[in-house]
Amino acid sequence: MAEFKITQAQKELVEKLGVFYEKSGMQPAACRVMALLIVSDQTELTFEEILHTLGISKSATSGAINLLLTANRLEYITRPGDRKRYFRAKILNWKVDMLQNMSQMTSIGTLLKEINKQRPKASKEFNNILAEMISFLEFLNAEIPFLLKKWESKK
Amino acid sequence: MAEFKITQAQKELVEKLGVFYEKSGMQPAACRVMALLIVSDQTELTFEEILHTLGISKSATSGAINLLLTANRLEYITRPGDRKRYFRAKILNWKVDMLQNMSQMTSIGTLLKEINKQRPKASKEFNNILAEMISFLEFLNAEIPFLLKKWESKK
DNA sequence: TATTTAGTTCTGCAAATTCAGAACCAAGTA
DNA sequence: TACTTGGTTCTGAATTTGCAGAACTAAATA
Repeated sequence: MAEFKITQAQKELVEKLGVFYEKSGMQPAACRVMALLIVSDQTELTFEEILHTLGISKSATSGAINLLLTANRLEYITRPGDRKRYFRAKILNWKVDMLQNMSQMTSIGTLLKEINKQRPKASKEFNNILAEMISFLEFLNAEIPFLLKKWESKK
Repeated sequence: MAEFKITQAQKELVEKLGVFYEKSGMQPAACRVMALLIVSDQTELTFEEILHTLGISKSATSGAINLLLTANRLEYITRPGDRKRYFRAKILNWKVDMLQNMSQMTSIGTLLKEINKQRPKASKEFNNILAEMISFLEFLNAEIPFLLKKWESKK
């Protein structure tokens, strides 16, 4: 067993980042795994290293890893003549993630439209606000690609 | 008891929007209350109307309403000589909400910076990606006000 | 063939969440 | 003073979640 260790300071960062991820509704163990792979000096860790460093059970580790793999937050590489998988955070496509994240935020737009359609003409002020929100969400959605471009060119 | 009712279609919209709100981690009952106040023809509903329309208990209604009040998602008005409170969704400041929402998203930037500081110089590629994310989040945060302005002027 | 490795799957418990029901309370009304 | 109204607060029960532990498996190795 390779003796992989992280410092106290790193442990604290794992917890902090873990809690941040928890806000998105993911289960604690999976959040710790994600956080560990970001904070750790080594960017590629094995099942055993994750399990030992976080002090969680095999089943929890297995569950967390598979959750993250299907959520496309993790990937792994293998090495010739080595049965272990080396997991790493899939942050290379953070741009895609962020765009998805934002368009997910704007996904309420569709629902709001549906709601606005059935609202009575009477409640004008309220309807107008809804319409404004929808309009802004649409605008935002359209604007995101340009934002990315603008940032790229500014670097 | 005023006989306030919503249609089947509206009930379905309340559920849909309710589920959407649930994704943000709020408890189901509170999400239904929010959704009802958006979908309903009447924009101001009493405790009793909410309770009856959603078919939930007094305690659940009380809990949900107070949760939403402290979360600043709801407000209420009163009428002279009427002890009832009339609750309504606080969507008027959706712009503020959305900005908060976005800056909350960018709040991970601070944490990422902290993490990047402690990362070893060795893992260069990984560190560069982190640095890029941080840079983009900062850019985004700075850009949001301009986005709002741009949208306002386009209307 | 037995053993090790790298996990997966199943069972079940412990904790947390969520809500209903009932008791309660304070202000206004009869 | 008793009753009604518009809630709040306090159990407790039903789910749901999250994970440990143990048994299991498939591939590689001895």
